[in-house]
Amino acid sequence: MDELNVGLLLFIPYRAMEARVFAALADEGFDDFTPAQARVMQRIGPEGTRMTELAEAAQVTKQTASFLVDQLERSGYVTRTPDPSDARARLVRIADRGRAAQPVAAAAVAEVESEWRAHLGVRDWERLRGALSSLREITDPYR
Amino acid sequence: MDELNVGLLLFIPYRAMEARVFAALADEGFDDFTPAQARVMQRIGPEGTRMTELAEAAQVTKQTASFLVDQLERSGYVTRTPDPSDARARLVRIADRGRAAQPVAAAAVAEVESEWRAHLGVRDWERLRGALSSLREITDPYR
DNA sequence: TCAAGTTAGTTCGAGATGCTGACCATCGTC
DNA sequence: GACGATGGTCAGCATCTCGAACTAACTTGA
Repeated sequence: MDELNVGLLLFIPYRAMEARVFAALADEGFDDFTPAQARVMQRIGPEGTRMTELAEAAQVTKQTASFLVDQLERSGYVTRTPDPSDARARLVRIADRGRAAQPVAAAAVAEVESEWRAHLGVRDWERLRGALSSLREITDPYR
Repeated sequence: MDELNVGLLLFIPYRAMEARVFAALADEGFDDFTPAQARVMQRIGPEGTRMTELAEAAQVTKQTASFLVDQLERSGYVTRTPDPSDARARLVRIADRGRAAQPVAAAAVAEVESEWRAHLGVRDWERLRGALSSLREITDPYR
């Protein structure tokens, strides 16, 4: 059955990647860390990012983003700091534990990517990355 | 920022596809239908599929699959019939309402795919499909 | 300059999702 | 026919997500 729709074809490897990365994180002691939290955390910029921006980027409501950031903050992955330019807003920043988790996650991603690259061949792998990046232009509402 | 990891690059268009398809279904009156249900329902074969197989294919526990099939059955999308070859097992089959929903979903998928094809160009689009199908060989635990 | 509308973020309550554990019925095997 | 394996369900709990309603701070216009 190769007539699976592209939605499912995208979802299957996504799911596989997620499982591998979270297994690796759990192995290294980052066992209190969920996919939902990761989807928000991945969108935090180096200078910190506002709740509202985070919510838009992750495509969840402000409430959900707030809830997930609560958890991330309690676990020490991020901190909330006041935004100097707007007293209503707060900048979410990566905290020490978050910075410690990043290389673990990055290593797991790199491992999976290299397996995929080996399976597809370098040329097709680069094309896949290129096509997905291009698709992002019309499917990522955030940018 | 094009250094997004491939997991996120897969997830973003997946999410976009999902949103479009569910909006189309809701427009046509299939408003009681959730992504989780769809992930199970997509794996039902033409001759019906067992709960256990469904659970494996959708990568959820038997319990979760059972729960989702309950809902699908209550909404009239599927039926459970006895498996003639094993009295313990039950075959989940697409029911009338499920069959009615399929063309609506298929049309929405086709529309999104044609937009993506137009954005990428036919050649790259076919390569993307091919790469994703190939990736499925090593990332779909079911098959 | 200050009232009115907008924007950033939170709290609350509820439904959806998905897990583990415990269980029953049936199958296959020895 | 007894016993372990398999197909499936029920119960209980944690997580994810949303809509509604709210507070505080910003912006705009007369």
